[in-house]
Amino acid sequence: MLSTIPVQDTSIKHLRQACSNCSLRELCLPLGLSVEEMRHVDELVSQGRPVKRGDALYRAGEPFRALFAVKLGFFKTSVVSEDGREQVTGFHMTGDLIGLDAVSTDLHTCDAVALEDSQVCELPFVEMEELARKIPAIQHHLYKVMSREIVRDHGVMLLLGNMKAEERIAAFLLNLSQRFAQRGYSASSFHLRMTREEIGSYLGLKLETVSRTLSKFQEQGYIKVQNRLIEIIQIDALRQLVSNCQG
Amino acid sequence: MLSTIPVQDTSIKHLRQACSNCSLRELCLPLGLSVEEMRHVDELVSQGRPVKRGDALYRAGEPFRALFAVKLGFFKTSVVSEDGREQVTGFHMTGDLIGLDAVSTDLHTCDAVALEDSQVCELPFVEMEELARKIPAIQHHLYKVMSREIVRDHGVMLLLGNMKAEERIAAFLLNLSQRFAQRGYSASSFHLRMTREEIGSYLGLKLETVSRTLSKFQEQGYIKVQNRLIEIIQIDALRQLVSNCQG
DNA sequence: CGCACTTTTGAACAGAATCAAGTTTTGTGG
DNA sequence: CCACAAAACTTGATTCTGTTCAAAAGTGCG
Repeated sequence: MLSTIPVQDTSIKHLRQACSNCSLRELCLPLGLSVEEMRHVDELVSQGRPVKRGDALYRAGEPFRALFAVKLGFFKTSVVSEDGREQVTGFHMTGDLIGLDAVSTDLHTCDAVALEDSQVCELPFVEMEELARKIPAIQHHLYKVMSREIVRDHGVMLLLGNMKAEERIAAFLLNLSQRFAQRGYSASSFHLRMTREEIGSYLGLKLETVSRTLSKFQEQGYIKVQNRLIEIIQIDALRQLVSNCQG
Repeated sequence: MLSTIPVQDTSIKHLRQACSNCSLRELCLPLGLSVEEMRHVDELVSQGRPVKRGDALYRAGEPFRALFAVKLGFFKTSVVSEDGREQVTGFHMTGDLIGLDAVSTDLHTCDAVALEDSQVCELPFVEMEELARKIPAIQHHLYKVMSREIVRDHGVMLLLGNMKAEERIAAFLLNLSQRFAQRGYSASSFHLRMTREEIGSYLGLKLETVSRTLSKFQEQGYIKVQNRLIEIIQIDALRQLVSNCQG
């Protein structure tokens, strides 16, 4: 069965909190590698690289060389049509792996932009593949991560294809809440890193609709909104909204 | 940049026509493998397996053992919510690889149902991974195929998030047309294997809207519709509809 | 050949988009 | 640290697209 909330989890499963080292290490920890294998891993990992808020980590059309693990911070990925309209395809936080779409053509197919000052870890893909051949667990893990991204996308398709505005926003808030909680932050109180417009783009809604719906949730006492600070008051009310749609 | 039409191409790139052998062979042909390597491949491939129209190849929740290559026929994949609503996540024809989503959890996350009498080739995933370790080109190809699925899903997200009904239908017809053409069939005249409702589910529209829009296209002379037989008369008119949206 | 499923078409309705204005917040430079 | 401009957000009124409800006609499978 499909989980109720589209799980945005290209993240490392057991990651419980922001990691200060590059996340490939953490990515490999649950795999139970030998000391020597871990050395291989460490060799691959380049130094963490800072990305300023508003800067692009990569843009569509650029040649693909590496995947990126978000070490710290927050990114959006989006495809932009020539007439300037943007479809946000995902929001990515600590531990998430981005750039998977670029493997298909050796070109990036979307933009990745930092929504706050961030740090990423560069994972050269050619070397990743080499490593994957040496260490089956890594090969398998990479397949899994990509598959998880596909599952997540299917969840978004369900959301975009079947849900009403309120249901979408509720699902979105629950998803964020869950992901923050997984990383050791509060599940009930968090800061939105993105604008209403970006939320709308992700959810297939206009920014006015996003704003109105958040206001409505606040009126109904489901949440408290203060700018980009969200406090979830009645998480069950949100859950019910979503499950009314998807069962 | 993103291609105008969401490319549904988990297919084998150079496949030009329906293949009578299992498609893993074809999948490997462009990779320039040695005779011995090809023997490995052939060992992996099980006999083609027939799937009757209406039958499920697999269902969500079932344990995952193998990917499937569509040898012949036509499938839909969909996630079904508990209240019975269906979101079609893709339509799959000869040469497409399905089941990639299941790698993430070792459980299938969607249903795959044959829309006409079909044949598939079973590709046990564990053995695929083994083979991938021996033959780097296969490892890489598998990553590519999964990545391509992600790109395709992003295209669908763009469609669901940004396009109006007419644009969606136009994009859908163009996509089918292109994929039939790639397989050596007519690009301008083809048979829809799916109901209006299934089209609608895929495109985030109700079946009535699908029907109305097709009728409208016919009135305008863009296409001819006779039940499930589609003839594209003015392909440029459809292209313009789509590009008006996406640039 | 008949029954169930699919499709078409119409009319009324609902939800979200659009248009518009005003307010708040944020970031920047003096 | 303040002032100002730009960006982001809220809220209302109106419009429009697509849904819903309904009924009839067509198709095809057993």
